Amino acid sequence: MELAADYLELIEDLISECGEARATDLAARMGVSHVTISKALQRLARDGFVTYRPYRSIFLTDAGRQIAKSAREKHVSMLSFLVAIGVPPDIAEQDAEGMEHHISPETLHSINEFLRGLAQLGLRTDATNGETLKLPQN
Amino acid sequence: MELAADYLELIEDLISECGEARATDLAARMGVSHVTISKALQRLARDGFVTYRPYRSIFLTDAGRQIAKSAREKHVSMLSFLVAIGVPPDIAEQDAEGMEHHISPETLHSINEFLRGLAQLGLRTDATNGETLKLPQN
DNA sequence: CACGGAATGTAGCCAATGCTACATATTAGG
DNA sequence: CCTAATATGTAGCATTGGCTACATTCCGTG
Repeated sequence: MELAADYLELIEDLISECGEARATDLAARMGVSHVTISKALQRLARDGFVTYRPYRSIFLTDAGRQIAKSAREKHVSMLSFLVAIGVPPDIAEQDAEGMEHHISPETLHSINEFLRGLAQLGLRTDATNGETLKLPQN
Repeated sequence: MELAADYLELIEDLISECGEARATDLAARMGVSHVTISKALQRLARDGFVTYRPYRSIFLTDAGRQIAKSAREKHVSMLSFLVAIGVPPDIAEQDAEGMEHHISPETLHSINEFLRGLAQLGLRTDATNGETLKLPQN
């Protein structure tokens, strides 16, 4: 069921980007067939994470938004960390995607503390430039 | 199929610890029924990662050992990293278990470089004591 | 308005990973 | 040596997450 979080995250993305989320867009972004999306949406609706009507837009419930938010936080932190230690951004993106589902609150906290520490040292912790962590070599 | 790596790792562990790996031990360690193990072993044998005969020990093939080794490397690095940034060891263990399957070679390399950097600063990077990463606060 | 293409839905198939229930093989003890 | 406990095996079921093929609905354009 960890894919659920990915779907919810993507639905939220599509809503901000396009104003609405449609099954076809989900299928295209996830690289799966529309049938896979259809069944996933049935499960998400059954579990109370989305509401939708056939041939209409998909909406997140409060529960769905919460899951999406939590997933995104983990995703962003993991991605920032990987980039900070020198993983190429495109690879960091792929790895973070897989790893985010296994991050406990404690680990999330520690990663964020780590990133905060780097920020205080004046290092960039996002993917917007090429600067990466260089530990002081004594 | 990412569970395959976990099974192979565990089989290797059992062989070093107990001299042999039996299905029952696998089931107990993984916390699943012996049926699940039986079917997993069938898949692993089909894919050329283990050899076994009914009611006998389980052996890794060269391919199986290679997968196990790679998984263990990622596991150890991820665990060391999590502990280094201050995640409690038991939680780090759980999270590393899930994350190790999503670590690309590039990310593994970067994590190891990061750990090497810490070691040069004289910080412990394993779980044998409580010392954790403290970034210099300027 | 009617029709065609795009969007969505359903049916039915497959593999992986889990389970319970039941059958069989092995091994250890009396 | 025989029996009981232990270890494995098989049958059959459920869920997730894929797919193709085919059916239906919606919408824009002529």
